Amino acid sequence: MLNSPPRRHVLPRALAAVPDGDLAAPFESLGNPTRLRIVERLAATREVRVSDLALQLGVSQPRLSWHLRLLRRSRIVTTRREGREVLCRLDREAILDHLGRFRALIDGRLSIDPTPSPAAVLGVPTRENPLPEVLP
Amino acid sequence: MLNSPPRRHVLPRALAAVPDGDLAAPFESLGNPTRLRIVERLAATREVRVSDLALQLGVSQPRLSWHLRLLRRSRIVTTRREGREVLCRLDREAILDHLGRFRALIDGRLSIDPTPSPAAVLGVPTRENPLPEVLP
DNA sequence: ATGATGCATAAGGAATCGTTTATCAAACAG
DNA sequence: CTGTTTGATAAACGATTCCTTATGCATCAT
Repeated sequence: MLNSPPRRHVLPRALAAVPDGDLAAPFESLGNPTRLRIVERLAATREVRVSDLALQLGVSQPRLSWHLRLLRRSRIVTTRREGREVLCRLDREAILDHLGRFRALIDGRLSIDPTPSPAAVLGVPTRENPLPEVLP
Repeated sequence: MLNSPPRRHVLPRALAAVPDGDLAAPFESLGNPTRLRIVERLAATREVRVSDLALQLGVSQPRLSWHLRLLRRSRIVTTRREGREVLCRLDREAILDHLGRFRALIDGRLSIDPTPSPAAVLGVPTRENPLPEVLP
């Protein structure tokens, strides 16, 4: 008699696994002012307790926890447990890796989408831009 | 007797002006898979017609127009009108500027938020992290 | 002028994000 | 063991995003 539970989504994209070379995920993380402030703070302090970070930024503890989860998933920060505290710091190595891949993309040296678009497959000529010339 | 019009928002943040040094805006732009594909495509083709871009990426024309607006606002792409067509290309100079400011932030050389947090103003000591030491 | 083309914008809905207020669970202190 | 502290998670809501369809508005061709 009971309705099936109103389970809304299968998975809130924020929790889905992040493919390794994905650039959208880290950029999306950095595209939020609060998370950018977190990064800024971490850039100035080798390692910070989560609760201290929350105080310093004026962010509620659950909210900071959420943001840290996103930043962890997209490899912007790392956290380690110390007793009942959690210390977090920037994952500078991973960040530089992201930036490097982005530079490659900007320079036309990297494809983020191996499968060509439907139109490209069809070979749509589109006047005089049939899939324009590649940069030298 | 009539209700005031249900005008929902004052301004859809996506349309608000972007402060010059803002980093969140360009990152937010790049944090979307479709827009990242646009950037990738533009990186390989000096200049592209909007309609060609839409075909190549399999994006509807109105949607591409919307994405291009965001990318323009956050200084990722530029567009110029040629007759009734619009050609767009990467704003590489601006992009490198964004990346440079981000590197500065990562290295602790840049503050995105001049006004200290409420807790910081109060001088909250927070155990042994009263506003931790700055990196050497 | 009339029609066709290229792009921008409005309108609308589903999904997601950002936040707050409860809990929950684990680690430590007494 | 009881209670406290620290952080993660759940629930719930408004605000935004992302997309489609429809419409507007120039520009070019006939």
